[in-house]
Amino acid sequence: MLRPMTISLKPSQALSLWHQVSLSEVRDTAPDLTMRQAAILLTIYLDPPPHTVRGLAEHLGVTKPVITRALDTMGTMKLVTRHRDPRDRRNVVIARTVEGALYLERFADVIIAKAAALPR
Amino acid sequence: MLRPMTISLKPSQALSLWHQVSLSEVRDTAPDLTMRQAAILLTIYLDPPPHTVRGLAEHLGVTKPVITRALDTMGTMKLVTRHRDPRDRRNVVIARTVEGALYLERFADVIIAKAAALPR
DNA sequence: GCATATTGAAACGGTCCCGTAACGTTTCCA
DNA sequence: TGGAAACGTTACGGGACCGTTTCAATATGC
Repeated sequence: MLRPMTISLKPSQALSLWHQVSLSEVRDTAPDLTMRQAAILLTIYLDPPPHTVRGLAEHLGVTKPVITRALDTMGTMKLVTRHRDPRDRRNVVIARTVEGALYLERFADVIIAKAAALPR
Repeated sequence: MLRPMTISLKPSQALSLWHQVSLSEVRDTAPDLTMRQAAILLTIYLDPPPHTVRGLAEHLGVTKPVITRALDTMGTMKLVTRHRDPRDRRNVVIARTVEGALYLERFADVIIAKAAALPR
């Protein structure tokens, strides 16, 4: 049964969804990400590669050190990895990890569950 | 035309929605909230009052100073106000503001727009 | 009345993130 | 070949948040 419909939310549903997902993350003892880190991580996993520090900085509208530091933190969490680009050794290409994919998979499950439980 | 259906998202849609909304907030020059602050603000505006520091702390599973500090910050942003409870002057009741309502209204609009633009 | 409990806030030390500026490395090009 | 440009990182000072502990004010109960 296909439902080729755009997803339309009422304001109360939109806020409730964000509320429930945020609560899940806050209550969770898991290490949580800042809004910027989340945006960076999602860009890396959802937008087509390759990803560079400069490209991410432009895409998010932030400075390069912000990206470098976020990658430091998320690298420690094993959510992303970095390698020098052999073709242009000035560049650093950011790659996904298994742990990062699992992290986002679990996160998507939370969003889906909360969306399904939303009052009509 | 009514659509009394539960909202069902595919994993890619769930992550894409969070991605797009996060990007909007990051790119915005507006002051953004931490995940905890957002959870507190949404609880205040979506759950029935009255709200106290202790109640919010229990609800989110964090310590009271976390709530006090978040209220300090969001109070400076005029998103919430605090008053002593005249019936029990140990309590502080947290109240909504016009600015806070507008902030969340605008936030809901972003979520709704991104949800509507989601690929099927 | 007085000790105890409760509430929210303040103090303290530590950690992380921020923006700006400077830096080392690598590439480009005149 | 040598200077300029591009890339990512590091350094620096400042600010925000954290958890724990302590505190002042208020309420409760013997």
